Amino acid sequence: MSIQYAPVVATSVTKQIAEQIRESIFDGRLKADDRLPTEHELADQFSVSRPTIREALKLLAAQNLIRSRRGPTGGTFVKRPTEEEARADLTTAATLLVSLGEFDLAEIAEARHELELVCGRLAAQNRQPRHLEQMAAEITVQKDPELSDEAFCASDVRFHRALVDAAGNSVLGFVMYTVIEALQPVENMVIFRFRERQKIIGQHEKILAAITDASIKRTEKAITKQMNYLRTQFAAAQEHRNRMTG
Amino acid sequence: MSIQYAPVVATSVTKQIAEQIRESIFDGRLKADDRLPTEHELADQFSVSRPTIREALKLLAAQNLIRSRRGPTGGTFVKRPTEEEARADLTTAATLLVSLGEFDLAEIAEARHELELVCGRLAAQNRQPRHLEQMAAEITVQKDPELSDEAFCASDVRFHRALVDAAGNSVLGFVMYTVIEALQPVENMVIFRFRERQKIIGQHEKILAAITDASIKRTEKAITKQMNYLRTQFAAAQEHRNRMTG
DNA sequence: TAAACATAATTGTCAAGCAAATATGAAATA
DNA sequence: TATTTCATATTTGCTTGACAATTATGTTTA
Repeated sequence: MSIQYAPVVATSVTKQIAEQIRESIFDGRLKADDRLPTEHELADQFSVSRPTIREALKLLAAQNLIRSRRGPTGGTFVKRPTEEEARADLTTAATLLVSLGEFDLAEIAEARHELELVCGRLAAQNRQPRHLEQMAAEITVQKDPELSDEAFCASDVRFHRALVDAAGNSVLGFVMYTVIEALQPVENMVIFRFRERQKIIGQHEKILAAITDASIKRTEKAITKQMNYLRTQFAAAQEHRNRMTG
Repeated sequence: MSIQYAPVVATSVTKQIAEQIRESIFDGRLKADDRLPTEHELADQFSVSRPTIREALKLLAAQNLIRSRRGPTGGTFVKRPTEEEARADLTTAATLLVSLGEFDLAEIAEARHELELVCGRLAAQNRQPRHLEQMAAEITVQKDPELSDEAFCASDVRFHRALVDAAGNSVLGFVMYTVIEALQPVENMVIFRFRERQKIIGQHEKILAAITDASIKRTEKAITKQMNYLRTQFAAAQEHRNRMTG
């Protein structure tokens, strides 16, 4: 690697070393699949013992930034996470946040509504045939009366993801994927509690039709209708929860 | 703690131990602020050496699940991440994603535009005096000609955060904070390159005025104006980058 | 030619102990 | 007596040196 490191100064040596290596990964000095020096060499370079180096490497390993292999061609390698892994990390972090932060269900519903409206407007403008097909396919799936609740929820997620994809903005897509995913436990609760599938399917059909016709107004109206429905269900679930706890 | 652990079987002992402790945290056997046995005791319980235990603990420490303190009343404690830390993790994950996902600057600008519009509309409805004061204060800061570029950028971030806060939706807030933060490197580049501070300040003043008057239409207009400006700057930066690389 | 084997390199783990921090209680001092 | 100072015990942080496990490479052997 032959990168010059600044001398370690204070707090935890382990953390500082981890931080320096992390930085050299993020600023590009170390690229994906680059091999780090051996633990022994790192220990020499940082003037610490091998166990200390190993602890630092474990800090990075926990964040999926490196991987190690034994043997002559082994060693420690930089492992830039794939987009998928990075997105999984993002979802994990978001889910944790949702589980901690006591988000008001009403706020969740409002945020979801507004974000979905944005996606809907863009989708009405940018949708490609494949998005319409995907949404139609999910509606077909949802009509199957044999479908389990879990499968229905999963299809619901896929429908809304297709809508997000149709918006044709990957940044917005990542945001929405994360929000949809993080709020899924709550939404599942609603779907499991009030199994009004027909209503949901009908709403999906109207959304799809509006987007197919590239009508922004109708898309907004259809999405608002579904989101308002979700909102009432959230409120009911909230009230039910309050009765249980209070 | 007095929890019975299953004997370790295969792969990396370190990882397995970390996994077992992680599980006992997540399934509630270990609660927040519970103290784990000393490293020496853990080493005995798992029949491994202390360095191995320490590596396992580092894996958990990297995920903010534990914290350690030296001294007689010290030890290793279960640490439920604070909301702030969880949000920091979220931002880190998002930043990583932005850094590897090749997001089109135009898409970034569009997403930012749409999201900020949502916040602006809600802010015009829900803003409290403290939000207006915060935004006004940041504009004052930005007018200081002595201000460094870094400080100007930081104030810009705070202005937009105040706008987000004014929307009064914490879910949307988290999303926006993350997006703003993750896209900051790109935005900084724009501000550093084209130092048209006066223009930006003027746009901020119009946004603030519109929100103060609770005018959704004017808020939309003002935000769109600033976002379109950002968009042109992104495009210029994009073109410049293309010339450099092409 | 191909299979078995030794070899070397590298991470994984162990052992015992010293260093640093820090709460607690005892001793010295005002 | 009240307060400060100091010794002490406890726990993590880190060191040193070594052995075990894994695995690519080259060498020997059938």
